[in-house]
Amino acid sequence: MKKTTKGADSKNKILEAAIDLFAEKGYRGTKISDIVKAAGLTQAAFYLYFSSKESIFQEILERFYMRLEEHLQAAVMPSAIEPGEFSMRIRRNIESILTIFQEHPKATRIFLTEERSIDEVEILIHQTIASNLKQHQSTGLIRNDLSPHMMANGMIGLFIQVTLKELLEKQRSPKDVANEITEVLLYGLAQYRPEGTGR
Amino acid sequence: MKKTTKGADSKNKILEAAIDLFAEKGYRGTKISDIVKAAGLTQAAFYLYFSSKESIFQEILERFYMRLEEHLQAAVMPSAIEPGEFSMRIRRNIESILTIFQEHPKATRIFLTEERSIDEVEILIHQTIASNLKQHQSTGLIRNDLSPHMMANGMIGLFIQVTLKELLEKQRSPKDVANEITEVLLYGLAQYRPEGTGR
Amino acid sequence: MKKTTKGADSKNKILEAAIDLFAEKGYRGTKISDIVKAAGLTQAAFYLYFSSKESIFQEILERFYMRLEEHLQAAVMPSAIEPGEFSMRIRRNIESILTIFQEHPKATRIFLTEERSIDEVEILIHQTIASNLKQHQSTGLIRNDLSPHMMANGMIGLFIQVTLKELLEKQRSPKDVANEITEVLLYGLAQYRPEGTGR
Amino acid sequence: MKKTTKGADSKNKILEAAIDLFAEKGYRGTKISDIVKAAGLTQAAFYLYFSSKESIFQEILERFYMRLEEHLQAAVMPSAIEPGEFSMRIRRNIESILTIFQEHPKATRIFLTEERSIDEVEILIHQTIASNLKQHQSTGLIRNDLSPHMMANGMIGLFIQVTLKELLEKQRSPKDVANEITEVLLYGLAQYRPEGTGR
DNA sequence: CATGAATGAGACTTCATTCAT
DNA sequence: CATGAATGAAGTCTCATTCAT
Repeated sequence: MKKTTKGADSKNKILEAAIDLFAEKGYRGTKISDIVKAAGLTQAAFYLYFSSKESIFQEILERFYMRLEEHLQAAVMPSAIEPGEFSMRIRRNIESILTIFQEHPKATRIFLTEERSIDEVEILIHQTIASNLKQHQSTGLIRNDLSPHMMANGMIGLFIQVTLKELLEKQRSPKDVANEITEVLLYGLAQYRPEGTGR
Repeated sequence: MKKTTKGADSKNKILEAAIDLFAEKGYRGTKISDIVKAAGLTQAAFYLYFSSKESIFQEILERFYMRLEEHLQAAVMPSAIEPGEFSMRIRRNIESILTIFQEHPKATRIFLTEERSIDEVEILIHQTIASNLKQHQSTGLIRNDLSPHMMANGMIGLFIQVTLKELLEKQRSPKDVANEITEVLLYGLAQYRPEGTGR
Repeated sequence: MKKTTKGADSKNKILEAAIDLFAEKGYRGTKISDIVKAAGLTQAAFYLYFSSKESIFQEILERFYMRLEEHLQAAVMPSAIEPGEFSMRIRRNIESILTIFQEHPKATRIFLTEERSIDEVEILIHQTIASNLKQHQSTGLIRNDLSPHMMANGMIGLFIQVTLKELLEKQRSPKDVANEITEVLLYGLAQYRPEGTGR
Repeated sequence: MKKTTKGADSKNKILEAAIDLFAEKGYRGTKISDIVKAAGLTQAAFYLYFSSKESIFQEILERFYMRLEEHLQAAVMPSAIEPGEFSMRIRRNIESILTIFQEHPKATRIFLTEERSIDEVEILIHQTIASNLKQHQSTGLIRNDLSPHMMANGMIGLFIQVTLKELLEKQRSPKDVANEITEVLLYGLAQYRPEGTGR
């Protein structure tokens, strides 16, 4: 074992234990004593690597965001896009995100579940989605009889729930889940669409 | 004023204070001392009416469920239903639920937000919705290329998020919100539906 | 025992225990657990009456300052004063302060010893003394070949030390100590004064 | 550079850092981790040179005492002394001590401020001064209507305070400060001395 | 019916000190 | 000679809960 490895090892052990516990019991339900116990260390060791309970929580989220952002670059939707490609791109973007989620299921659960985390980022995500929808309302790909904000909220809610239940709990493949999410989001549950009215 | 009024009054004061605080700060973030302070009583009084913090929380939820159930009787969807009526019935059912939610915004927030609460009931709701969907897959009203469970989860997530943001936060009318939810759920976000494939 | 007495009793017990311990071991050397042990209570009880360790410390000092101020009204020295009366007034003022000190020996020790306490007040006292001296330099009662600030500092230091050692430790009477302090302060240690030079 | 230089260097760095910090924040307010950080070393290195926090503190004081003692040899007052010379000798002795203090302001502050330090030595100093005063009460140079112990305490207090404020804080010259201390100590604050009584 | 007073158990955090390398 | 890593013991503060009145 290299010299420089040991400290980082311990820090990682603590981080992983913390991720597990935050995911399972939430921030408040998780005690530092539990974390270090799971990591095989003492309480004092915790403060060698993190300045507080809050700070390890933030570090976990930041690491998660970083990974997320890397993959989110690809998710940018060009403004000029053909109808035929549209659904495919969405499908791919969703799949790409779900793949990261699947690789970090615990962190994902924290991210999607813990109020302390989402609130800040959620607004950003919401705005991004809403303006995207608004744009494609003008390109004619998205129906324009509904409010973009409401649609964005609907998307987010649907996406969160399906991620938690289908991807993380049932452990279905990102591809499958992405397909179904895309289908439902774009075309809804109904077999047939009423003609004419309102679109 | 009846003899028994005073005690019931105090109990109600405590209950209402607790609903406010649980909604605002969550279960763990709410202290008994905060509740009784808001209710104008002492901590000891709390234990005259409730055996523990957990028990008042459950009582709040149960009261909420009761009100919910009364209105949910109407929401049962008959198995034979005409396509034209289908969307309207859903719309009405959703509106009826949102109306109760709107009348009890704090309790609704607790119910939809607090993990401790949903988990038990969520399964029940999920099953109800899923079997409903499954049934209408066979009547041909619901598309059958998607898993009922997944659709149910999507519905629930979308519904929760839109309720929280549009109904409770933006205070939009149950009718409007119900309309939009129904539209999105049934027909999706896309302006046009691809022909043929898979449905 | 009256109903309203018990709480105040406990608070006082804690206060007195704290005064004893702060005087003996200093602020940092005193643990809350020691204080409540001495008061016959548990740690949690401490926080019924004080919001923190720092706050009980401040409360002790404030109570002490209040008593001090009451008696310090009398200590104001009129500007026009006869030489014969001068030393007597100083003597009386010092005696009056020493009497309060004697009545609250523990609090006095905290006040005079603990850095956290004096620093704020010391500046005020210093200014008061210095301007008093300056004034009497012009009335001719105080020698004017020395800096008022330096004399003020000397007075304060002498006063503190003699209070601690002679009044509090040796338990000499305020009257005796006041006499000696006044004598030394005004006329110094030397038997004879050199004629002429420098005054 | 000698072989033994490196270790001694580190030890000195630690010592100096410790002196700075003890002077600034006091014994209890200073952490080993602060000391070694300021010295550019690790905590473990501290224990190569000192067995405990207490021990470095004592070592600092002892070094200070040693320097003090060297210069204090000169301060011994011969028993037979002429009145004219008396004040000058005191002046010189005080100046000589203040000069050492000025050369080691941090250590001086620790010595004069920290309770843990003074108590042991103070008694010695007190005794020396008191017996000196007693002696000169019999030679007639010191007034004999006051207790030598009380006078000694007064001297010490005055001396400490003036050293801290005038010498160390205002950075006045040892000579000036020594002059003023001597003047005040010997002849007091009053412009005129009352005739006759008691001396 | 209600309160004032108190507590047990535990949470987070700090710091001097040690040990293998 | 020096370090990185770890720890034991303690300290401050919080909170749900109890009990005598």
